[in-house]
Formats: sequence, C-alpha cells, structure tokens
Amino acid sequence: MTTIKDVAKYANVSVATVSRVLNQKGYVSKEAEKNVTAAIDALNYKPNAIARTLYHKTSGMIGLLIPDIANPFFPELARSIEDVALKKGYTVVLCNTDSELGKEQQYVRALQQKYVDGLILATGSGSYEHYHSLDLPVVALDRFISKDIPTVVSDNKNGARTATMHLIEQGCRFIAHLRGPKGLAPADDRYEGFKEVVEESGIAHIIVETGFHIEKAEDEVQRLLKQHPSVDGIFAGSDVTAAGAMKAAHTLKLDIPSRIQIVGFDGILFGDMLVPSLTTVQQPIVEMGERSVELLVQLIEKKPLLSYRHELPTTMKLRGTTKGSGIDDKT
Amino acid sequence: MTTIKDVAKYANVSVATVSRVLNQKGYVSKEAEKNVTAAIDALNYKPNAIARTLYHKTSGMIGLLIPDIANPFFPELARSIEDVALKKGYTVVLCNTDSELGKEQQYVRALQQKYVDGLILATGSGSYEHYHSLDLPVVALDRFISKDIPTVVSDNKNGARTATMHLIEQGCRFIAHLRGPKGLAPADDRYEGFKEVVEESGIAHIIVETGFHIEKAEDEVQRLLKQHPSVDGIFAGSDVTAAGAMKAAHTLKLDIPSRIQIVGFDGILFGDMLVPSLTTVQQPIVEMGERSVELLVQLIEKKPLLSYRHELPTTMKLRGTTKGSGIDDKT
DNA sequence: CTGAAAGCGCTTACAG
DNA sequence: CTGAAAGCGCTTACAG
Repeated sequence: MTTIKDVAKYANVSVATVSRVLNQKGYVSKEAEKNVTAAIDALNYKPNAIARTLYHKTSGMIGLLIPDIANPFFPELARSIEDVALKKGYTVVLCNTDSELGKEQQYVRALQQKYVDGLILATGSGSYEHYHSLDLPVVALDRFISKDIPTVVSDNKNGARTATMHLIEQGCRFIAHLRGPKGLAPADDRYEGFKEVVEESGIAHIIVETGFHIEKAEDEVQRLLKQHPSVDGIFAGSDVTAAGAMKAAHTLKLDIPSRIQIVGFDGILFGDMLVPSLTTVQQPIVEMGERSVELLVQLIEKKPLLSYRHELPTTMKLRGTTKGSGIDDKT
Repeated sequence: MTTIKDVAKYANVSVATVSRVLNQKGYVSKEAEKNVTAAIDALNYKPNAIARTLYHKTSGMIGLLIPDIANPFFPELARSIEDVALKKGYTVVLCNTDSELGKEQQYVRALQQKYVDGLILATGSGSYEHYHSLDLPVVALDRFISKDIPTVVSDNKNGARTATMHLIEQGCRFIAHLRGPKGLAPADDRYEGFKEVVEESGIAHIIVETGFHIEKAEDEVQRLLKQHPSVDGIFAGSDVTAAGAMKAAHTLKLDIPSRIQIVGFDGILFGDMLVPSLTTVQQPIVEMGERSVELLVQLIEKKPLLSYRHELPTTMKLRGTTKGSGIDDKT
C-alpha cells in the first residue's frame, strides 16, 4: 500500500501538507495542492483508516447487536440500518447474540477495542446494567433498556388495539392472543393493547403463550382450536406465530378467513408470500432503522437529542386472513 | 481508556514487558508476569485493537458482500458465516451491494482502508476484474468469479436433476421451469440440470424467465397456467419463486399437489411456513457459510488450499407440494 | 503557507 | 530477563 510519505515524496512536499489537502483544513497553496492531488492520483493513494482511527479515536464503525439475523424480522431492519449508515459514512458490524449475555459481552468488548463509535442494541438478555458503564453511545431499538438510553420502538400497544378491534369489527366473538415472550417490552405492550380492547368490549378471549416460535405457535393453536372450537379470531404477537396459526388452522381444515380470522404483527415481507396473504400490523421497519441510526449519529456527534423515546406509528395492513379486505373474502 | 503505559507504570515495568505478557512471547520473569497480570486486572485494561492493527496490518475483520440481507436466502448464510467467524476470532462487516458495481467498489475501498483481512463475495455485478488487482484474500460464495479465487457452491446441477426427476416420478407430464437470472452461474446450472433430465426422458417442458422475484413468478405462472392448462409440475429456481407459483396456483384454484406439483430450490426456513409446506432442494446453507470462512482463513494465514472449487451436495426435502411425501397428499 | 516533531497505543528487533 | 527506541500511518499544534 502506498502511504502518505510516498505521496509527499512524489509531490515534493511534507506529509503535513499532504495531510492538509486530504482533510481540506489549514492553508495550502494552489501550487502545492495541485501537486499533491496529482500525486494522489498517480499513486492511487488511499488514506489508511486505521491510522486515522488511532489518532481520532473514532472508527466510523457501528455495532449492530441483534438476537439472530435468521429471524425474519431482523434482516429488513438490518438492511435499513446499513443503508443509512453507509450514507452517513459508517460501516456496520453484524453481531448475532442469541440473546445470550455472554455473547453480548464478548461482542461489546471486541467492538470497544476496535473503537466502534456506537452501538445499536436490538437484543437483550434482560440484563442491561453493563451498558451504563460503557462510555459508548448506545441506542435501543425495539427494546427498552433505560430512560437515559434513546429508544426507538413502534407503537406496539396501539397497533395491538387496532388489530384486535379489526377482528371484532369483522365479526369475531372469541379471540385468542398468541403472546410473545414475557418481559420483552414489545410483546408485553401488544398483550396490553389486546387486553384493553377485549375487556372494554366484553369479548370472550384467551391468552396463549407461544413466544415468537412458529412450531410452538402451531402446536398451541392446534390444541387450542380443539379445546375451544368456538375460537374464531387470532391475534398473533408476530407474523411468524401467525404463520404457525395458519398451519394449525389448515391442518384442522378450518378455512381462513371464513371460519377463523388471523392478524399478525410486524409486516415482514414473507407475510405476503403466504396463502392467503397475512393481514398484519405493519411496523415501520425501515423508519425504525433509519431513526435509530440518526439518533446514534447525533449521540456520536454530541448533539443534543430532542427526545429519548421515539415511538413510531404502525399501520393495519388488510390482506387475506381477515374478512373485509376484499381479498380472499369467501363469506 | 487505560493504555499499556498505565499498566506498565502500575506494575513498575516497561511497556515492552507488558506487551510480552500480553502476547505470551519473549521471556518474562514469573515475578514480572505476576505484577503485570495484577495491574491488568486492577486497571481493567483491554489492549487497543486499532494500535495492534496498525502495526500488524491485520484487523481481524472480514467483509461480507451480499446483494441484500432482506432477500431470505442470505440471512441464514450470513448467520453461519458470522458464527464461524466469531469462533475463529473474526468480526464480520455486513455490506449490501444490490449487485451494483458502484456500491461494491465503494465498500471494497472502505474495507481495504480498514485493513480487513479478507472478503467473502456472495454478490456479483457481473464484472469481477477488479478483484484480481485487489491484493486481498477473497472467497466466492454461491458465485463463480474466476479459477484462481476459491469458490464455494452447492451442486446446483445435480440438485436440479433430482428435483426434476422427482416431479417425473410423481407423475408430472408437462413441467415448467422458473428460471433464475441468466448469467448467474447457480441459476444457469439449475437450468442445465432441468434441461438434461426433461430431454433425456422426453417429457414436455417449458422455460419461464422469472429471475428470483416473487411477483414476477406469480404473474408469469398465472399467465402460463392459463395458456398451458396441462402443465402439472413446476420446478422453481428458488424457494421464493416457488412461493410465487403457489400463490398463482391458489388464485386459479388449482390444488397443490393433486392438480399441480411444485418443487423449490434453496431450503430456506420459510419454505416450511407455507401451506402446504414446500418440497425443495435443500442447499447446505450452514456448511456453505462455514466452508467459505474456513477457506478465507486459510488464505489469510497463507496456508495452501487443497482445492479451489468446493461443490457441496444438496438434498431433496420432500414436503407437501409434491405427492409421495405422505404430507398433504390428497390423491 | 509549510515543515519538523510529537503523539495516537501498540510491537519487536536490538542492546545489555 | 528487561528496557529504550524505532516504527506502523496518520494528524495537528508549534515555529518559522
């Protein structure tokens, strides 16, 4: 690799002068600048980012900690984060933690040693104390960590309310909720929203613990529908568990949506690949990714934040697993 | 951050000695070692990876270039790559190129400036010349770049052969192939495998260009099935296009698999979430990721490679979209 | 406007 | 066995 020294020699100036034209700061004569630029071109010189990092203590890298990129909610999120980061000149290091504290700490340590400029946390082992002593900009995404850490979430509770009301409006009289992991704020909020609406309207309901696992959802829904044949609506805590519910309904030969209606949560791409396509609460996944990068960059640049909690609105996506959308409506 | 100097001062030795115990090389007295270790603990010292990188010209990072992490084939691949990399002490930088040469070059440049140790290329704009002048270890994954770049692919041709034969064995008499992008080696190989089998066996067939896009596949298959109602089997070039075919069949109220049978290619997770679950050619995704990291590390460590072409076997995954699997078989 | 020098935090010959 | 010194490739006060 050619270095700044080579360029300086070629242009007949000092390395300081080369550095000045590289960074467009300090005075440089037109003459010198021309020679340096020519030398850079001639030698195809690219400044060494590592040396710069060593001096500036800032690497232009951000760490993205997620549970598992193979979980279909995260690729879309990661994609939008990476896009914005690239635009802002940052590079993204991908870290799959499986929500294990050990892996999380291993990553954080490795990232800190590399002078990453900040972290986006979309994972949580449940214990977050160590992030406070981190002395590193951190943004929580789709998770709540603490009040002094900027948080980007979608409006899970209202999304859940809307979904539940939609099921009621479409005629459901006994609604099950497939509840995500207890203690995980988004799952808890969706549960709350569901509960509020069914209780306000006096609709029969039942809660099933499925986490966010498709197999678990499939098994539990099969059991549920056998035990309670009058269940005619399911509000799943995620699109993945909604897919599990659809499989269960299909196995029991219950038609969707005429016999049983299903609403998911997330709005990930594969919901549209299902048959019928999945009615769901669309999270603003792209905006969530964008906002979290923007906040992180503000933190990195030590600009003041207007707000520490960013709750983005969800939208109902009416498709084939509920009535009244015009699609797949067989009633 | 505490530095090696702080540790040296605390332990009453020189920085050289601290460095020696850090790297376990050179002679250090028991006494000195004890003091240094104690100082490291007391100060919670972590060596600065950037300074090390500057000296060694090796960063412990590898770049992963893929078209789009939101394309459901890549998350599983990225996950296995990241897992193996972590075990081997490497960190993965995620780069979505959209198969655009410009983005690709922008990334490669940024990564080189950061002294990444190597690149895994699972993307291709079609033009690869610039990788030869790169002077950086590179492995091609799911792509062929050139003979002197180690390549990891699955046995696409044989996988396609097996899939096609399976359709024939299950009684198909007119088979369509949804062909992936022309010029992309894996898509071309699958097409070749399909063509060989249908020609050997004299089965009626038709080729439809769908790329790897679900909407395109859905539209084209609808048109196809109207125009050629006797088509009773579809070999899709990917699981995503298979999902498109399933949607089309459903719209036309053609039962799967009794009226039309479908086989996908890839074996990504969501195939099992469909109803009926998708019969497909399973690529050894995890092994592909593992192998590519192993090869890259061998290259980085300048160890000799036994082979430059690694073709991993696929397996038929019999599920509900073809007959004879025992699942969803309604004939 | 420009260059010599110190420093970012390490590692490793080289002397001793 | 140990330390002083040079060097990895930059940047930026400081003098001039």
